Amino acid sequence: MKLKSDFYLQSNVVLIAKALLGKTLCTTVDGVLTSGKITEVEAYSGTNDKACHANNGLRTKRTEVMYAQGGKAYVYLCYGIHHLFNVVTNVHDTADAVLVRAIEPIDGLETMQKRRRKIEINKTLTAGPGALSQALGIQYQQHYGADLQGDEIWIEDAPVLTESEIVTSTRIGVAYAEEDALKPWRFYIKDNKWISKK
DNA sequence: GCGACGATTATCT
DNA sequence: GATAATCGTCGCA
Repeated sequence: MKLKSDFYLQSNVVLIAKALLGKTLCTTVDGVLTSGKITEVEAYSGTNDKACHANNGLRTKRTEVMYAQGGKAYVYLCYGIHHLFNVVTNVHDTADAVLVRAIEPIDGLETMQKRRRKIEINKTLTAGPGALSQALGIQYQQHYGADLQGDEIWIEDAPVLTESEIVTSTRIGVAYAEEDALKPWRFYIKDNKWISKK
């Protein structure tokens, strides 16, 4: 069952990030269903978090969708090559988001394999924020601001994992965020092989 | 208008 | 382990 819109409106982005672990991210880009279990996420807060693109109230064309009401997709281009997928959370005018960093493939393996131009299926298929976006066909030009209640990108509900199944660490690639780089806001499923980095 | 750089990854050594 | 790839955004003039 598709996650209800209320889920995305919760005020604590860290709790939402943890709750998203184990749920299923689905897309029907090009008419083909591709999906995977969310195994790794990171939380970004619009307030008091220098690692967030919308930090310090920065409001531009790029960050605008993060200020929208939760339940939308924030997709952006990184290093000019990688499309990174985020889930916008919290109420209107509060710029919180959860970056999905890795998934465990479920549906549409062949399509994902083709999009990734992989001969074999291994963890490089969907473990990593740029990799999973490519596998699911997510592109910033096409999916920036997409409604997660729609039928092109959505998240299927699943039971919330227990604390003992979740590993917590600092976020990846945010050294520029000074003291906020130390925030323990990265979460992944313990003993799961579909993780970008240990 | 211009220049520096990034929430990364594939492909080298 | 190091590095190239590659382009939209942001900050400043």
